[in-house]
Amino acid sequence: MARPRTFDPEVAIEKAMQVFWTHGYEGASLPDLLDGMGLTRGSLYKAFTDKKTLFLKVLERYEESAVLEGVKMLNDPAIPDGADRVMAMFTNAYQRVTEGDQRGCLLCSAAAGPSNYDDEIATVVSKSLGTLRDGIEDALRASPKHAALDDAARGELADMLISQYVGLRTMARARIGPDMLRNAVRSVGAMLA
Amino acid sequence: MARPRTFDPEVAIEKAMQVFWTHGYEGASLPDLLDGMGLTRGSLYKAFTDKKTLFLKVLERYEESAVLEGVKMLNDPAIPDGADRVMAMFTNAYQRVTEGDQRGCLLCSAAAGPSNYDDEIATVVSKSLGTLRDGIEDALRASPKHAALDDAARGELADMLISQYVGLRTMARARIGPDMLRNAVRSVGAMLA
DNA sequence: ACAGTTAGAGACCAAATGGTACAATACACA
DNA sequence: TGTGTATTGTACCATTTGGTCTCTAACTGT
Repeated sequence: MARPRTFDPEVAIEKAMQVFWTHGYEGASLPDLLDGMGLTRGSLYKAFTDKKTLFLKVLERYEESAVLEGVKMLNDPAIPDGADRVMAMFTNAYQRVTEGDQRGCLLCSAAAGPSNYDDEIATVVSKSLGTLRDGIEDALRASPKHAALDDAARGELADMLISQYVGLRTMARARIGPDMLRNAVRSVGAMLA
Repeated sequence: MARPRTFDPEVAIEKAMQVFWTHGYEGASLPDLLDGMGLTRGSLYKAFTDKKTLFLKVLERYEESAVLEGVKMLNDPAIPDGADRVMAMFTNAYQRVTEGDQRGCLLCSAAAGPSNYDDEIATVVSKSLGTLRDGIEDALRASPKHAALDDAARGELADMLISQYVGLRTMARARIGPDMLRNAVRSVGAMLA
């Protein structure tokens, strides 16, 4: 009935995610996005309304990919002890840095940035972090040591761990020496063991 | 021998710190700064060279005020147990939120933002966070329970705690529900007790 | 083949960005 | 009281920002 799109919106969002991930929300300029997504202004605005709407879509995608992957790791039945799964998540975060990825976590950067003044972004960020937190809580339930805790204490521990995670990835983005990150992760391990 | 300044540079930096603290480095525009500092473009550039130099000065001041205050808290002889001092720092961070301060920590926002692409800023941020970390380590040494740890383990714990702190304040800036922050702090308390 | 409809490319826009130039001003010292 | 000097205020600047508009191209259903 009309001219069809020459790009896949899903692919475009994926590419936009990479751009926002490296530059941050405010740091990513329209030309940056256009470049990274490989489309022109007209197409971007026709398909995604504006920068912020695109970012919200990207955050959704981030939840569906990165966050979901984390939750999957936290539910991994191949690792019987839930506490080990939590550790896998932290170790993974550290490994990314050693592999040269210093972008940190898109969610965490958004938390430190636009979440402060934009309610919609804050809501989505809050929700995604909540998803991860709940994954941690579930994993703790699957840990002999932490299954013994009462619900309140276990919930509080989950809150602490998600905050720890945000801190770790924020420091990774700040290019803090990797030793500090490794030590922090080790210490989380010691605490959970 | 010539026309004297009509403003106190120290006061101006203090005001600039407030502006950067609320808006972040990139989010603070020149008009924002001019407004907040109460001076004109000419004066600002003559006295502080440019935005980034001003920000570096502000970071120094932040270290001398906020960070130093934190370290002082961590050395407070009025609290005999060092672990309690660490907790005082965390409790204080939470309290700020309940009192309506949702700006988080200037250092942590800088960590998530410009530290990623600016080496000079990254260096200063890293150094200031290191100062705080060392304060935590010293406090732990003054805790009966943690004095017993070997140096490596205590150091790792300090690394974990500074990262926890960054996470907490980042989430505060993101306006995450205060309950989560309170719980995280509680859990840190449980861990240290 | 055609009409209808939408995508694409990019010229264009106003506003805001960080930064500079320079004239007017106000002070300290002689 | 004047003269030199540094500050101050502001007009100005190029560039970049996010966003719009319009004209053309391309595809679909008839």
